[in-house]
Amino acid sequence: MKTAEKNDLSASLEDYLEAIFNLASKTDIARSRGIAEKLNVSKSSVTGALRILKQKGLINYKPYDYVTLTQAGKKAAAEIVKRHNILKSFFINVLGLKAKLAQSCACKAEHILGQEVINKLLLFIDFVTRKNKNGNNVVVDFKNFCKNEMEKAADKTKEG
Amino acid sequence: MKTAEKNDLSASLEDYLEAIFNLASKTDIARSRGIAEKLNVSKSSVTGALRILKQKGLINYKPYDYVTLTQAGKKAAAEIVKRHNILKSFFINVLGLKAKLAQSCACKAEHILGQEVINKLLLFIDFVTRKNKNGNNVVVDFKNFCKNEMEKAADKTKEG
DNA sequence: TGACAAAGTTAGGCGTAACTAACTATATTA
DNA sequence: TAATATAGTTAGTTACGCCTAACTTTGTCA
Repeated sequence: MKTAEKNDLSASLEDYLEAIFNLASKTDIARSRGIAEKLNVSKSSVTGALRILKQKGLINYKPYDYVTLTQAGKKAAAEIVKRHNILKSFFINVLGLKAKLAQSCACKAEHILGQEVINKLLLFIDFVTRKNKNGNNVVVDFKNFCKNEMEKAADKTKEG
Repeated sequence: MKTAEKNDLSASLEDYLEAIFNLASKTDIARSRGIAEKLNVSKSSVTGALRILKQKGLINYKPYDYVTLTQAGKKAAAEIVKRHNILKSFFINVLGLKAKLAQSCACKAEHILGQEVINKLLLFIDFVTRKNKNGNNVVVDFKNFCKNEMEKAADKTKEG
């Protein structure tokens, strides 16, 4: 079976869907203005995107009305958000990036990695953040490793 | 003053530059046709890209002639190729993806992650593929972990 | 209730990146 | 060296994703 319909969302449309999902998390509805603000695009760009998402059966929407996600939309959005969070978690908790950088990297990367890679990544995050016999874990070890490498680099610089 | 010229390459232009770099690795030159084939685009698309790359000072190029990289072009291309290889290495050697999938993921991802993240990733690959006290390393441990998880999942499926 | 502000849409335009089709230049070879 | 095959370019089109400006709808409140 092909689940293709929602898979052939462009990166941009995925962003819109994700924004709607996040905005609707409390009140179940989203408004054009909020979406435009969240994504830093113009209101007219939002209108265009809403038309396409509606046409794809992912949102309920009528001109001049608010937006809600359909069941299919919720599923697709949840998938995108899941990816985003997995990547963000990898960047923060494994690589040790600052939250802001991790956020922006996740935003950019979440559209291009497929199910298989994302699942593997999730498994990997799970694995490396577990404690090993020493009570430490890979992440902690990596942090120390980074520290050492930085110091080495600093020494080298000093030497010339 | 803007040193931006070569930095603000689009993902697409980076692909062209990378292709030229790879094609030119042996003979120092690349031809339009080869680029078109490597990237699976039409000859006319290549012509368009070459004009822009020339205009940005990254390639030497005259209509109906072959293409070579300028010094700036070599530098920029090497950077892109480096990213590609780091990502591919991560996907293959850390996450354990098949070479083909790793290749395609690297292609898609290499344009969006900046210097800082790529460097961190490189450090991480280095760290995680080193041997630890047990003679094993994180990668081997992760492989076993994956195997166990797969078996767990299989058991669950059997139980219903 | 009707004027006004805010929210939303429409129309038209721009840049990028691709395409096809038709043309031009170069190379081969008989 | 002229015919032809191959390589490369130009012109024109399409799709996407964004924009601004002008318009319409909706909601509010004096």
